[in-house]
Parts: sequence; C-alpha cells; structure tokens
Amino acid sequence: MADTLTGRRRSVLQETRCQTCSLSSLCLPLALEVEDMDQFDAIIRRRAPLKKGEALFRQGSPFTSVFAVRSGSLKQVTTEGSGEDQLTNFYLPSELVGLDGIDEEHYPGTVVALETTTVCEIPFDRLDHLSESLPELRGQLYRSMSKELRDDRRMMRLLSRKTADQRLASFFTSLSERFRRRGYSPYSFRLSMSRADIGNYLGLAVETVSRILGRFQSQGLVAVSGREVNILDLPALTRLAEEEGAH
Amino acid sequence: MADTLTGRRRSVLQETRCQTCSLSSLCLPLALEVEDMDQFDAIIRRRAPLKKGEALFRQGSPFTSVFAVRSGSLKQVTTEGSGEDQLTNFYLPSELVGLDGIDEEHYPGTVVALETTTVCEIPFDRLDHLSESLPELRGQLYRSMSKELRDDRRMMRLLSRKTADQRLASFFTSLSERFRRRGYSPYSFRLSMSRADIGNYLGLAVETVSRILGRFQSQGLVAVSGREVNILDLPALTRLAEEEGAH
DNA sequence: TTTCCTTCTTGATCGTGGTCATGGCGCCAT
DNA sequence: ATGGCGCCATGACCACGATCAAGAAGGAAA
Repeated sequence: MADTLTGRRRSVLQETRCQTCSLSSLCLPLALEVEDMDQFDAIIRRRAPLKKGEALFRQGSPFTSVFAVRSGSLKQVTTEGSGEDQLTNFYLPSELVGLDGIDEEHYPGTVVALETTTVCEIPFDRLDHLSESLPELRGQLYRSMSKELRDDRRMMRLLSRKTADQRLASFFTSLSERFRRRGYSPYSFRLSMSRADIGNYLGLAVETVSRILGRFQSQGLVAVSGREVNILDLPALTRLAEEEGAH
Repeated sequence: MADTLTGRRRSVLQETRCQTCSLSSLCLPLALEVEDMDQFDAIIRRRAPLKKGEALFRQGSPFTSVFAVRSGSLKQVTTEGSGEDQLTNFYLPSELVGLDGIDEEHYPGTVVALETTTVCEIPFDRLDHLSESLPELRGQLYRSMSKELRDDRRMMRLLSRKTADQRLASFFTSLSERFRRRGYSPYSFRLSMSRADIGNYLGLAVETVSRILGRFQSQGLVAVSGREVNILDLPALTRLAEEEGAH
C-alpha cells in the first residue's frame, strides 16, 4: 500500500519533469543544460488539471506565478469598467501565461480553460532568483516576453488594417502554424473556442464569423463542421491573410 | 585648450549621468541605489541628437541595444509584405525603445524621430549581464516589458471595440496623462505627430481624425489649432474614452 | 427519449467610417 | 513676394460589417 503510493507519487513527479516533457524543445527551459534543468524542475509546481470553463486565475488577483501550458488551451479575458469583455489571447501548449501581470503585481485578465487543461505553475520570485544564476533561462524569459510583444504588434496590425476575411484567414493560418510547430497536423484540427470567442478576439461580430466561415467553405478554402476544421488550400489562405487593407 | 576640452568632455558625460537626469524617477534605473547606478551609467552610450525624420534604427537591422528616450519623441513603424505601414507606437521621454527586438535578434520596425530627439543607448548584452548582479535592474526590465504588454492589450481593446470618437478621446487622455507624469501640463501641449500618424496609429483615416477633431472643438472638449492642443474638458474626454462599443 | 438552453447559421436593414475629390492653409526655399 | 508642396479640412457617396430577428442544430441533464 505504502509502496503503491510511493510509486504513484514518483510517477506523478515524473510526469512533471521537464526532461521527459514532450514540449521541452518549445518551452521556457529550452536553452538549459541537463543539470540546470533539474534546478528549474525543482521550482515548478504541479496543478490539478483544469476543467473546461474553470479559471486559472482571475483578473485583479495578486500576481504570484507564471504558468506554462502542458496540454489543452486557455483564453485570457479582460473586463474594463462599464465595457464588455475583451478576449486578448489564446494559449496553447508550451506557451507562457501571466507575463503581463509582473508589472502591477496583479493579473490584468481572467484566464479560463477552453477544455481540460494542465499547466505547470512557476512561482515568479523563484524564477527571477533562478534567472540570476542561469543566464540561459534569463535570456529565454526575455525572449518570451519580447516575442509576445511582437505578436501583439501583429495583432494590432490585424485589428487596424485587415478586413474580416483577412482576419479569419490570419486566424486559421496562425493556428495551423502553431499546431505544426507542436507536432500536430497543420491541416486538420479541432477549435477549442466558440465562434463568439473567435469574434471577440478578432474584433468581429459572431454573425460575421459564421458568414465568412460559410464563404470560405463554399470557396473551397476550408471544410468546417462545427468545431472541426480541415484546411484545404493553405497557400490561398496564407495569401489572403497577408494581403492588407480593402483596396 | 586641453583643459577646455577635458572640461567639455566632462560636462558631456555629466549630461548623460542618470543621477543628474531629470527622468531618473521614471526611467530604467529607477530602483537602483546610488552605487549601482554608477555601474549602469558606465554601460550607457551617448548618441548624437536625432533630427526630425531621422531613423534611430531601421526594420530588420540587427538588434544590439535598447534605447531610453531623453527628450523629444519617436514613432515606430512596421512595413509588412505588400501592405501599408503600420504605426505601432509613440515613444516619449523615459520610455524604452526596442524591447520587441530581443526575440528574433533584429528590430521588427523602423523607429523615427518626430522632432529633435536625444536617446541613451543601452547595449543589450551588457544590460543583460549587469542584470545578473543587480536584481533591482532585472526586476525593472521585467516590469518595463510587462507594462508594454499591458499597454498593448489596452490598444487591442481600443482597436477592436471603440468607436472613432472614443479612440481620439483615449488618445488625448493618454497623452495628457503621460505628459502629466513627466511634469508637463496635462492640459496644453503640442502634438509632435501628424494627423496621418494619429490616424495610422488609431486605425482611422486621416479625414476621420480631422472631422472628429473638428467635432470635439465644436463640443467644447478641446481647442485645437494646428498641432497645438488645449484640453478644455478632461473629465468629459475621459468619460468618452472609457465608454465602450457603440450602443 | 424529451426537454431546455446554448451555440451556430442565415436573412434583412442600417450606420459608421472609408474612399474619392476638392480647396484652403501654413511653411520653406528661392 | 511667389511659387511649390506637404498637411489639413470639408463635402458627397458608398461599402463593410454591426445589429436586429428568427430559426436550426448541437449537447447536457432529466
């Protein structure tokens, strides 16, 4: 009995070890040597999987940790004053959640699981302290934040210069690319988010999302059935996504 | 003669010292002790002032440094493929330029002076190395990036949910607040950017910017004459800026 | 199953803001 | 002064996508 428990505990720990994690080539410790990775492993905390709809943290709660997505997906939503919610990000496995909370010491948005999702919790004070002695880790942290800045700029361009069609096309090509990098099919995947989420994220009404999905389908660009997506003509989608403005 | 030169050189160095800089309470070394600030001082590099229209760096050139604005102002512009330019940011004194270049080791946009502008150059490798031994500096760097992430999210909300009026109102209240924090009048200032820049930044056509400025003027919210701005009713502007959607 | 409720689709109408076109104004160079 | 040229303002028109409205399809719980 005791043995079983120990065994089980060990296997749980095993699961959370970066060295055995399939995402290690994409995730924060990517640049670390084996011995350094052990140190990093020692500070991360396991969390019980989140069920669909559960919040990882809520807007305004004190910032303590950043999180790396292990499996599943999440969305970040911010509510401001009188206004409606704004969905500012989707997070996929290996991505870091919560970096925008460092500044004001609380999280600027609520992050919610879109499906059953597991994350690694990384207490920020310990991460910061460890980054003192591990330059590679520090560099990777800087790079992660810098990449997020860059992605944000891309999003601003999308929101201020692209038509609805181009936005949807960008959304699909970007998802496709992110799946590809993670070793999944870039052509066939399941959307974990609703049409409303997509619309909110892209600055479009739900109805517009639906209509354009229909149009894409009739143009032979994608085959969509509910949340199941098959990309039929990735080059055409990419072209569409990279055009700009209306003309 | 040699004495004069030495004196001059010393005074130039003096100018660039963080301890005597009026921005030190807002800028990167804000959290440093006096002795640590000397170390930081030692790595920053003086640059000749940029004239209006001159580029600090160009899109695609190798990332080497971040820059702190000392005086003047700049804009960041990215060009993508076939598309038009997108103005992603304006920079005022004490703000850090170039953080989004860390990731891919080149600058993702061209940064251009909007008027005569001086900056402090901070070579990133030396900054990173120094951040190893100065936790306060490291923390401030994390916070700067985190703040920029947060500002980007605010901008996304503006671009995807606000009407043209609300965007202009946000633009003015935000500028007003930034001037106030820097010790300038929050009610009366000069725009260093053109209407076209404002429109590009806010995702609006120049004509729309002009029209709404006219409307604001006739509503008694602001008095605008060319690039000279007087804010007459800041509370009303703030209310307008914080409303959301059309309704 | 049946029910209930959420999510998605499709249609009709309308409004904000983009586009095009023109004219005025400020600013600099000569 | 006198062009010349960006920059800015204003008017007329139009299109993209939001909004309103209704119904279909999917999913969870009894």
